[in-house]
Amino acid sequence: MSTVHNPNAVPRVMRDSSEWRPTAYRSHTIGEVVSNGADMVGSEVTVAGYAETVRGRGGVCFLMLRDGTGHIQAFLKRDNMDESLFGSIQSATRESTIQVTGTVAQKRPPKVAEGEPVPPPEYEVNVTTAAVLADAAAPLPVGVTDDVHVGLDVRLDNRHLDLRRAHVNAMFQLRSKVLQYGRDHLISEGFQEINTPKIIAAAAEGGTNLFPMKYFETDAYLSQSPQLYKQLAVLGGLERVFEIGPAFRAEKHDTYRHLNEFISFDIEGAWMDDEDVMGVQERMIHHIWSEVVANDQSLFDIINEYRASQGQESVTIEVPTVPFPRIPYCDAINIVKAGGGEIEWGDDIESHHCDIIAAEHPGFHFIPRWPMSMKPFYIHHKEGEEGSAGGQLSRGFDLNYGRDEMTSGGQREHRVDVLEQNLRNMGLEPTDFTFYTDGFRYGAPPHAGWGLGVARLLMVLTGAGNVREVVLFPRDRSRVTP
RNA sequence: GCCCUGAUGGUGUAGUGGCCUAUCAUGCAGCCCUGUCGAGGCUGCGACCCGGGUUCAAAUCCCGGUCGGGGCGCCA
Repeated sequence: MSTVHNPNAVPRVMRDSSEWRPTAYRSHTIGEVVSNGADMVGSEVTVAGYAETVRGRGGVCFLMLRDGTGHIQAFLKRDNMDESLFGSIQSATRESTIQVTGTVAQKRPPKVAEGEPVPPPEYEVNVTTAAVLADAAAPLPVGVTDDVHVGLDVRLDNRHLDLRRAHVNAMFQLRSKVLQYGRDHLISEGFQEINTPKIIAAAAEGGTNLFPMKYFETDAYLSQSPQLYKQLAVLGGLERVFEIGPAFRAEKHDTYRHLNEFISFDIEGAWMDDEDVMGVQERMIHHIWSEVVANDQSLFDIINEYRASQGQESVTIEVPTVPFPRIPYCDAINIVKAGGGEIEWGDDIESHHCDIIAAEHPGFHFIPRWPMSMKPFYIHHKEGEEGSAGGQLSRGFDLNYGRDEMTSGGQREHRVDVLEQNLRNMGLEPTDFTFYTDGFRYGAPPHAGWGLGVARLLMVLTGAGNVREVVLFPRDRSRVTP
């Protein structure tokens, strides 16, 4: 039933490289030769890549070469080239880097069983000269083309090899695309990209633990959120800003969705409330999904081919409908209660509660209007907006996908006297926050924003079961290398 | 931090006190064949996490250590 190893199903082009210039080591990318083979027959090319397989121990040798754009067969004949050179290629180990020069030719078609369709023509390079650029040690700690399952820990220890695997490469291409489409969308809505400091003197939010560091002679910390700085940028009149940058949290969590260093996709906009920025968010996600569907299906084909080899279901991308459902906190509590969960108004909605909600709302959904007592001091509230049990509601919201929280956001408190009262209500001393509250003393626009976990979004999109899969070199409780 | 669980060749696995000089796949090495193409055929190589204990006998049971995995909490 599996077509995993049907060579006709193997995508030969991994990304578009039609605009790439020649480099010192190649005249063409492999992807270009694969795509334009018919027009290139007879022309001389130099390509370079990793040796995926080296077949043939006699007078001919088949070298499957892969670069970042695709793979192609190089055909070597002992009679056609320097004999010792031929020998060095023929005995090369898998994943060695090899450069070949030769002419493009149509491949002889493979033998197919009676009645089987003849595959479309493919092209190869008939090699006249070649060079091993760097030998790969054998055996490989992680097989690049093997179907054997490899544990995540081993993969991350050998990420440089793991990344050579087609589906892993595809995931990181998708990651880049998602950020690109997200940026494009925000820019189209008038947001501008900023960068805020990651070395800070004090906590931007209470609750989370900071990594301490020495800043020359002074105690400092790694930033756990751009929150306060992006607000200051908006107060300063930048109006609509976004940042894609690292955040650091010294929390000893150990789950599939937490890292101690993660990339946060943050926006903040002036003259906006929580509903306004929820709109920005759902439009952005809708745009990302739409663009991915329109442009990047081939990356999913690669991922799904691998998933099939592992007995996993295919991932499919469905563009979510806008607007996303809104399930206000009070309603969410009722859903959990009705579903048999033990929860009271004022309790946090925990993962097992989210499972109950996700049963009704499996996709993206906002949970707005959390109790003010559960939100940080900078979250805005409207006097008189009270929950079903009478407590003050806030204009803070979460975005979940199924059981997983993607985003936390809200309208911010722009009234400095309320801000200071919020601090006191939470047992904090306003004078410790003057670096922040001073920004509000000279006229502050009402504003709102959110922070989105990029890896969590990618996890949803790619079907990865762990954020570590979509983070190049993840930093978790026990991993700081490589 | 809490609960549960695991560690067997390079990788992934089988194994439940003696059938284990340990299974299978992949890999690696060599040979044969070959314009191959998931190449194929043959031969070989390579492992029970560390330390202690129980037992006639330990990959298997117990204790400690180390390192993983799952869940929870917290969060994005």
